[in-house]
Amino acid sequence: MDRRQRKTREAIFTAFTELLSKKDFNQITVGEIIERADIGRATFYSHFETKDFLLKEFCEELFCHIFDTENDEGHNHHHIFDCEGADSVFLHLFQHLQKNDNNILALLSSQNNELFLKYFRSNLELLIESHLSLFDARKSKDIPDTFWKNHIVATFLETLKWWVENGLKESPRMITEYFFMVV
Amino acid sequence: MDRRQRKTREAIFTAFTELLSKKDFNQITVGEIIERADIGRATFYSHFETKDFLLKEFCEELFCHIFDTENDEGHNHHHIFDCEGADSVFLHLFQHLQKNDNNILALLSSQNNELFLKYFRSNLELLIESHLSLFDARKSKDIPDTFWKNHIVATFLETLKWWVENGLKESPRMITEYFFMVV
DNA sequence: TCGTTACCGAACACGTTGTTCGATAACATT
DNA sequence: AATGTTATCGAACAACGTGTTCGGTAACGA
Repeated sequence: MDRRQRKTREAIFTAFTELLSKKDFNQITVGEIIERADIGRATFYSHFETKDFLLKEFCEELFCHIFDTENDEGHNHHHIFDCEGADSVFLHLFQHLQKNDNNILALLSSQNNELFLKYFRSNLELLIESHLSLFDARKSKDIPDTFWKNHIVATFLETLKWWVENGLKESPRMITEYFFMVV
Repeated sequence: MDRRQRKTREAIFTAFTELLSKKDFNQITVGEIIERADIGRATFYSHFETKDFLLKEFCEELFCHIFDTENDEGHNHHHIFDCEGADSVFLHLFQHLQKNDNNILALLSSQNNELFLKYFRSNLELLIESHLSLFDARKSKDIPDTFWKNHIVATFLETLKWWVENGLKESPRMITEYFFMVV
């Protein structure tokens, strides 16, 4: 990829992230993005068909990083799929989110949008599906499977939102415990 | 209130409800509303400052009806605040929602908006706050109160959304049981 | 009957979106 | 270093949505 392209794309993503942490997606204008990214209008539209496609690609890049299923051997940090204990998957996820490399926490705040949460949720669903057995002990036989899965996903998201909105005061380990206590 | 005013207001609300069941709030235009309501543009803006204020008043009217705390003596239907059993409050709420007098269920569907859910949630919070003791038995001492309350509210909403999205196949009583099983 | 008030409808200014096009400069290749 | 390619710029553009204004008309209530 051309260096110019990379720079432009990066500038757009950066500007977009900054704006997203201040405003709702719907009230961010293309004009603001290009002004902050310091690029031409036509350039923006040569990169992204519409503002919605920007969000789409933005989310894909973000969640691809967080929920990456590839093994990145050579690194010594714990990958979220290294299983050491019953709850290590979620503990690692909370730890990873706490570092907030990608400003994902700002995007979770209440004034931010639905579509972002939708992407988050669908990625989370995949992760939880492959670890459903962790919760078998708590599941009553009478509860439909889809209801149960939905409940776990929703509870994780709500736990995370609560954590963020309350200033990340608890440790990842503590939050993981809260999560497992209520689910 | 002038009969003309009432008719106009009603026409706007009706048109708005119909549109909301088809599209996201953000992609409904004032033009569509006034066309469907068959009123003049200036008339719309004499009733509602902006489209957002329309949503605001719309939600207030809706939730005021559903979460009405007044006793309407003389009626023989069960009010949601008549307490007969531990879970009757929520059972009545599910029953009331199932009747769908106000098209509230269509508005809950995924393509509908955030702001609507926000209003729903804040009304639900008030209701649940006054019935928090119902859940005392399930609450671990170590869980912060705000976390616990948030979890119950969120679980109720997710239960309701799951119910709607799966076609209301279960009875209100069954859904109430699911709700109490997971919370 | 009479004064008030809501409605109409057409026009208006304004902001946002997404497109177009020719000129310029950065890029990769040889 | 020379060449052809490609991204960017910037300015203008049409299309659309928003919210306002205003004079004329008709429904309302007393």
